[in-house]
Amino acid sequence: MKQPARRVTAAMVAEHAGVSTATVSLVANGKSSGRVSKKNEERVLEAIRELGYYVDSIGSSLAKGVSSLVILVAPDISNPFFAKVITGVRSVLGNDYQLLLSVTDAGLSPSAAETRRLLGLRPAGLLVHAPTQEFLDDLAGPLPLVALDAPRIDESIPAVNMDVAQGAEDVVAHFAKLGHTKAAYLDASTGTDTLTVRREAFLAAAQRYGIEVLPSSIDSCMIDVKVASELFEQRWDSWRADGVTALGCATDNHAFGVLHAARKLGLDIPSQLAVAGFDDLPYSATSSPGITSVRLNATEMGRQAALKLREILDGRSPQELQSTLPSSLMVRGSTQPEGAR
Amino acid sequence: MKQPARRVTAAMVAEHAGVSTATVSLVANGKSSGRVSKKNEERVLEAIRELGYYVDSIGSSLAKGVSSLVILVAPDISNPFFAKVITGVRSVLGNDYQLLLSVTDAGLSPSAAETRRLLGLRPAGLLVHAPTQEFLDDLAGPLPLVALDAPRIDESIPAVNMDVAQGAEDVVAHFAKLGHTKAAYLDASTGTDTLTVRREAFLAAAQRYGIEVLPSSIDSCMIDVKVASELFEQRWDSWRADGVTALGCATDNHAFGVLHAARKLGLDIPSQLAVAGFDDLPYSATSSPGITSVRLNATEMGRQAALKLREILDGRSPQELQSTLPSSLMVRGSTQPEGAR
DNA sequence: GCATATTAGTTAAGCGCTTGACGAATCTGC
DNA sequence: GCAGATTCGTCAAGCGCTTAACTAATATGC
Repeated sequence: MKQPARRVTAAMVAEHAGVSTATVSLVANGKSSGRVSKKNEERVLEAIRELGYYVDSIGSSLAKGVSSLVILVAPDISNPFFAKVITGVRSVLGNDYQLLLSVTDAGLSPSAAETRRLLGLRPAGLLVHAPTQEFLDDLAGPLPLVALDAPRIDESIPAVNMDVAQGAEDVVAHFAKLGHTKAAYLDASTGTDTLTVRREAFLAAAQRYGIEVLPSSIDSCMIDVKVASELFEQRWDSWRADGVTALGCATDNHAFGVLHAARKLGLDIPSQLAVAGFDDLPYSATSSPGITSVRLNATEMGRQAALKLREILDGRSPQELQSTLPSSLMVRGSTQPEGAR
Repeated sequence: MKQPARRVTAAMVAEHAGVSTATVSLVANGKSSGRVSKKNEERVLEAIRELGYYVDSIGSSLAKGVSSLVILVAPDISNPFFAKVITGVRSVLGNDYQLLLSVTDAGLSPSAAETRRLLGLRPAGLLVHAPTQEFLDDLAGPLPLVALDAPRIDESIPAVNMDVAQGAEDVVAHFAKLGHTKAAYLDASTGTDTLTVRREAFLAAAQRYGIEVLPSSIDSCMIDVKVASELFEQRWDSWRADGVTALGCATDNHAFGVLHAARKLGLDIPSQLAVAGFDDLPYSATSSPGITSVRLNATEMGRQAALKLREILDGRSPQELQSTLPSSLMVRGSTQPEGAR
């Protein structure tokens, strides 16, 4: 249905149907019940179809003072895990809101300056992945917002988190049960709280379970398979000298790097070193060995965050401002030989 | 810098600075040279800072008839490869345009209906990943658009593609050199041309190189590691019976699935079956064995597409409407034992 | 010294849509 | 048959911004 270059306006539809633009607006927005007769509604709908009209969100947003956009702000979408979050969000938002992604610089916390410009779009709401408190403060102004994966933000801000503490505890308990007494931790150097929380939870749990983690056994690098691989290659000699037999990784991407380096070094996983990660990426189950990992239900996180946002947009205040999703440990070959389970 | 609930308008800035809104607009848009005196410019800037004003894109877009949004429409962002495209696009767009992602249903071609609604936002331009010709026809209307990874669309539409034909040829040539004479192909069942082209190029090259690919040795499934793994498990017996010793995969994700299934089946890769894929994902280099894969430069594709879009937006018509980026074959352990290279 | 540029700034007309206020017509109930 | 309720529609005032057209003041050329 090719259209002429000139865009179709409500006024054109109105003329075509022999009604006012007010009526067109009412019909186009589905607010016609009790305001528009069946007959006129038909004619307008007909005209809309015939001319190929669709509501101009710009004009509409200006008049309403708000758009139907929900913007998901994310610092890093390279993680496959993120696609699941989106699936979850989309399943809830449906056609009522349009979901748009704003990607800020990879690996960092979202940038407030950049995000503030998006506010000019008058989004109906914001979904923010892994924001820092600072980011949220900078944003200022009371606009509907739900944070995802933001374990350390103000309690007054709606958020959906993962139970990382439980996940870390599970990993450590698993290590303990396998008899490990000295561990290392491969961290990620991003400014996000998500990863800080993982590390701290790991260390705290290790202490409780009597597993020693020497400060020198904590090292961090970018979330990148290759970089993690190189770092581990450098560190392994010293860690081994310290008697390290288990390694916690901030992300499965790190664990992949370690697996790769181990192969190069002729180091056997898990007999010489047990490795566990976080995220349970699709690739983690199928690598060799499979990576023992804390599974986080990303789809559900997206779903619940969107649900919470809708509650806010509908004027209901969510009964639970912040919620935490359970995690579960997927035990695989990187900590325990296949068949030994 | 907390703001009062009421949003800051240009009129408020104008009053604060003692000028008209026209002047504020000029300054805020950097069009002040030759129109506004140094002194007034200073005062306006000062007022903007003081009040925390930022241009309302809604009002601005309505007045200008176009926004500063560039929308990247993508059917599937779960592929890690996609993050690179975004990096490339962002590097070119900078701060002049705001990049927003619209994710349509995973694995499918982008939906025109959904996209048409986004047109109400009056985007400055569209970047569309893997569209079909039908999608583009449905969109209708002359708006700045560049397609990415769309090998089969009308020649009049600006696009940046990958040289998949060369990649497929490289894979086949590699198989031939290793002495394989019978191959299978594991395809993906999405409606995108991208993958159709891969398959056809593979088959055509196979014919040229005298490698037989029985029709029954072509099977397809979703792009999902687990699904691919299961399908391969079912097929392998019959393929082996047919004498298949080499397998082309539509994506590296498929190849991962195959690796996983092979391990389960006790099948040695590459000695019993050589496996190659497309995409060269970050994980492909570090799996065991590493996956031989056609590397596609996603960042560059994003960069060039954005560049082309900018040319169009600036009124220059790109000297080359459609361009094709080279691919290169990364040979790894899944086709050739390590050390044998 | 005067016509012409140049510079600085303002006015006001929209851009396309929504919605509260208002009017007219039709329907109730008694 | 009529007051009051109900139904159907339109009017018109914005929403916040941009920009062509215009005015005014100052600089320039000869």
